[in-house]
Amino acid sequence: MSPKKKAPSNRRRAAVSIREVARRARVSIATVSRTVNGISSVDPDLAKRVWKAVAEVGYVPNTQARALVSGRSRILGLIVSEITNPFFPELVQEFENLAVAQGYEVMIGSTNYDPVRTESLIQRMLQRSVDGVAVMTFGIEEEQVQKLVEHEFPLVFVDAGPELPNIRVLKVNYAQGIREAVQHLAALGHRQIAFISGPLRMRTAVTRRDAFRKSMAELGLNVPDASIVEGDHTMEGGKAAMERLLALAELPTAVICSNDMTAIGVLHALDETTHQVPRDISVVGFDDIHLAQFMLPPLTTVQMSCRELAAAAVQGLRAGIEPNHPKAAQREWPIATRLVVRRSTDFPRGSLPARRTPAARRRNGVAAK
Amino acid sequence: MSPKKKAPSNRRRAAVSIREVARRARVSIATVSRTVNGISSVDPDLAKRVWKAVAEVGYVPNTQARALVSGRSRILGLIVSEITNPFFPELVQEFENLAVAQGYEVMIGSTNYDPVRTESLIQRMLQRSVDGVAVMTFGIEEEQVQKLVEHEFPLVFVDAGPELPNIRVLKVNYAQGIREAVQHLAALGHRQIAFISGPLRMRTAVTRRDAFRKSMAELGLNVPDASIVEGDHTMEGGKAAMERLLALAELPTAVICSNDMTAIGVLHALDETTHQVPRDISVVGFDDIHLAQFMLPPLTTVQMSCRELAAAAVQGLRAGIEPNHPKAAQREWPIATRLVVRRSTDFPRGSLPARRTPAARRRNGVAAK
DNA sequence: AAACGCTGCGCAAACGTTTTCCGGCCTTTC
DNA sequence: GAAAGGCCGGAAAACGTTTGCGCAGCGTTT
Repeated sequence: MSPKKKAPSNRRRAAVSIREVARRARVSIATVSRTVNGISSVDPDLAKRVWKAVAEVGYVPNTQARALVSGRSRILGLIVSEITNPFFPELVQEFENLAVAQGYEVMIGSTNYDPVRTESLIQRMLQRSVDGVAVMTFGIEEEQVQKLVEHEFPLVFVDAGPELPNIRVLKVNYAQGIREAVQHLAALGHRQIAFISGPLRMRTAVTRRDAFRKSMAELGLNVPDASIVEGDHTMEGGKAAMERLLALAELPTAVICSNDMTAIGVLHALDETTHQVPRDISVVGFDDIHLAQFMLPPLTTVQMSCRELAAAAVQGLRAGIEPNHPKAAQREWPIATRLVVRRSTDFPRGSLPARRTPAARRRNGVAAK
Repeated sequence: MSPKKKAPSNRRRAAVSIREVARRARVSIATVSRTVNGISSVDPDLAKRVWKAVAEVGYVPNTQARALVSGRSRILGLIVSEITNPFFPELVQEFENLAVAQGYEVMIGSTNYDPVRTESLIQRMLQRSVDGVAVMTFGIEEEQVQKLVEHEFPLVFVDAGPELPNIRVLKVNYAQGIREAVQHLAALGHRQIAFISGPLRMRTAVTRRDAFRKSMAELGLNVPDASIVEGDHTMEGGKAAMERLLALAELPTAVICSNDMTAIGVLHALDETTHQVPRDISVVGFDDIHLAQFMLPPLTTVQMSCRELAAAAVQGLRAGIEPNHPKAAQREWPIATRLVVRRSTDFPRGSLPARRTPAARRRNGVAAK
């Protein structure tokens, strides 16, 4: 209509720019930039004028331009294995909350254990020039790591990672929680305790399994090879693994699983038999996902706190990104694990026949209370 | 060390730029840009030179610069209610796969039903200048919508949304699947069917409940007010709602839930009583999350396909973003729902006493087979 | 043979910031 | 009272792209 302005062009929308604010506050764009970025050298009166103008015109700094010139995107990459595994959304949630609270955006990607997909994911993160990446996959192909490492931006790994200056590692203390689990079962009277591991190509799966072996050995309990079977950290895998255990000549009285999804699969497998949990077989999970307490019966499990993990990851990344961060030199960040006892564990069947636990009573259809 | 170049500066890393490629291919940067963006007017020979140079120096276009000048970030916003509700990761996964395959990145955010959080989320999306936003929360505060709408970029809503040119709506056919569920139960002999809704401030919860009422009315089945209770789409809510139903004078023989998480809560509540599923009470969920088939017993549920939803959302957004997209004019995108029968539904207890279903037998500790 | 149109490449102007450098003013000190 | 120094704000140069515009070269038409 009115020809006074330049043609509106076909661009998206004339977002209000720093210039508009500067004009309105009668200062230079440099001053606006400084004010908005909280640089203290700007005069309070001017700052007030600037903020007023900002509010009036509804100015929002253009992130792209900002990133372009400063070289920092204020985006953190977060790589997980499988977003559909309930453990990870919980982690993502915590990570995102913390990152956003600290002024960062999050770019999420799940590898689905697929190297090609991972490759593309890393590529995309590079392309968006994230400021750092947290690789929370609990094991990633050596080759992929290399790719990330050579671009030398801040990285956080879980369990293990290359010994390089801007790489930080979240050291999960698996031994602690798993020992508690084994001792809990042993205290209840279990002697034949089986273990369903994660996929053994994953470093973390091996670590967890070894922690189990060690804890058993500490108590002088024997672990026949047959009672350690490999799962894949999915419900399907847990179900299949349990079916293999059920085929054994001598059944275990308790099963510890490398994660909660596996444990859910185990419950499912047992539901298709006459064995009841925990009456005939006790089951222990790992992770303590929210769902664990809603299983039937609620799952005894080793808790690995998402919040702790996420907090350490975000802090670790910031330590690498921001110059003179207080914990810049800290390479290893410890993460604790602890047992949470619920109703999927109980005395082994034969041990105390006279005593019936509440959980067992319920399962047999006798009204509780 | 060597003073020939300018100081390396404290910037992140000297990413190889389009200029380097241009020099190497002995063309202008404009030609490189055109080649990389697949603009056909460039001579095949030159293009080959350019691609060679790109490969040699490992050129990756700088997304920020690209977005800055073109005004398009190639990022799609995806707003969900709760990333920790298993339905959403599945949706996110599908959405992301499709978006990435079509050259877009995804920025995810969950509202957690918190207006403040939602506000900030929208703000952040604006700031990152996403090309469009899919609001897959199944109900969002009117006020928030307004905020999004006024910035007039392409939007996709579920169920309902303002009648505006670049807004598209995914019309989920709740009636279809819920009718199938009601008819399935009725066919088994159920007459007292209860319904646990979502939080009624959510439009979608009301819609689903009304679909239930309508389907019941079609069959001439009575629905007393007391047998429709409000849940909140969480396990906790489902459990609490079922406990309210259990306090009723006349117990329903079947319960349909507004989503699967609610149904899981229901199973949990029933597990704490003497009622068994499906022997005493049949349970139907909604969504068909992956977990549904791993419940004990596996959940009969109404499937709403994540893939379908995600595909429609991505297409809908692209239709709004890209000029002359084939389906640019299509405002409503239909989404089907269908019943998936598993083992949480069966004949009502009294109806055929002689007949015991496999599921019931298992539950009573009699070996199947 | 000349003129016209078309194709395809290069030049250079944006895009909206951050950040360096420089100059001016005010304060302080001798 | 003058010089020196410090502080604060503005001008302008990047950052790495996309894209409008003009121009050269070539083929076709009159």
